[in-house]
Amino acid sequence: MKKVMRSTTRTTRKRYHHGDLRQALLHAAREMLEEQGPSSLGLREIARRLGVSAPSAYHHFKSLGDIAVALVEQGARELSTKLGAVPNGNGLLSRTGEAYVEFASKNPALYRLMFGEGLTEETRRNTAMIDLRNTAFHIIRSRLENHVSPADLNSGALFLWSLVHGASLLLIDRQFDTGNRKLAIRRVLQFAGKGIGLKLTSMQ
Amino acid sequence: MKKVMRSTTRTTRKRYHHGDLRQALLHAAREMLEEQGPSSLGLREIARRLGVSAPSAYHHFKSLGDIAVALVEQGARELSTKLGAVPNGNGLLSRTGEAYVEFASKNPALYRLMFGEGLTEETRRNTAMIDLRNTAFHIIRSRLENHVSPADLNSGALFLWSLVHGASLLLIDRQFDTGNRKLAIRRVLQFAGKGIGLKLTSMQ
DNA sequence: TGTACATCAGTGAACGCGCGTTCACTGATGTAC
DNA sequence: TGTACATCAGTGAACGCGCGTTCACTGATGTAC
Repeated sequence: MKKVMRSTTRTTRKRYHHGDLRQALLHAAREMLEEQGPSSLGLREIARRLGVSAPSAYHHFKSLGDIAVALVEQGARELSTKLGAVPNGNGLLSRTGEAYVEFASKNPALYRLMFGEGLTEETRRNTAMIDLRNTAFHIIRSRLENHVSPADLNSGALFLWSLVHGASLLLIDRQFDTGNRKLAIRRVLQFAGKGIGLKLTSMQ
Repeated sequence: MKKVMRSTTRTTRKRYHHGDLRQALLHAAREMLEEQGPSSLGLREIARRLGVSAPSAYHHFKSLGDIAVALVEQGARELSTKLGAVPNGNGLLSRTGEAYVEFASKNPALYRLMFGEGLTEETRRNTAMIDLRNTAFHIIRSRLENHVSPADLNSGALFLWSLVHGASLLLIDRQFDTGNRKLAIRRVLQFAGKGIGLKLTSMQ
């Protein structure tokens, strides 16, 4: 909008007003997040990265926690978009699962943050946060709608969500040591369709 | 071993030497862990809870990180024991899965700690830590051995592990709002046997 | 049984650090006239 | 086009805090003789 340069200067030099500090803060925060992990997010370092004083952030966010929440929102939006963009066709569900895991493994720290790591206990459990996380669940659920009996819909979606959530985190944590990650994930997801071929239903 | 009381006192009163401070520290740490979450574990407060000075901990642990690692070891041991104790019989795998999720939901913060939350990035990824986590994987894998073709063994175990890991964490995070948790988990696990009844295998 | 002494397991004080946040301020911007 | 002024978005200094850890110490214990 206003990229105004002071008329006396021609080179880019430090301007007193930043222009879009809010965005810049989020960007730096996200960078820091992925470099240091969710629990190391720090307001002072975020500001430092931008060459800006720490208190300046308070003109844009109420607190450090607010910045974290904004990142979570960003993540939820991106994940939804990504899942929504999976093209229709054969194996839609499976490809959706792959997209999910791919998002997590490309944004590992953000993904962990989205599920509450590094946030205080109160923030983690607040309902807005839970709703944000649920975005993914609802997409999965809606994709399952035409394929599964209504009675199975909730459990089925929860099953799939658990699966991709678990696989994402194990992947992020380098918990399995496969050469080809994509292939490994694909094989794991295939089980979601056919099961492991065992009756697990008989109880006690 | 040595519950020696100073002969001049008859009431329990503070003794200069604690007796088994190491164990006491771990116990207090675990208590604190479950109350405040993995990233709030603090050496000073652990000591405070025991009415003991903070530096005393250094006679028993190299650092705060060491305490956390000891807790993770404790958790891994308990989880293995619990999974190992599931009685043989029909639906063994399913009951193992339920036991897994039950462990996680009874020790939510410990479970999160076991998977690296609150530990520094280096600790999280160190191989000893990864091995500890793998304990569960190996039990699952061995239970699957007689039921699945060798080619499917690794993927199958990873599938199941992802599923129970994901379900555990979603449960811990209060991400689903079911009345009967046990039943919900059971229904989710049932899908592991039969799948969702969709061919997900056809790709692209 | 008594004593000297090495060793162990505590202690309080202090160090150094970096954090989130508040405060009173100032420079820059945009607008009304 | 110029000027006064309100508002906005930065600043440096400081506050208060609590943390993990180190240090030189001391009280207690157990053992050799």
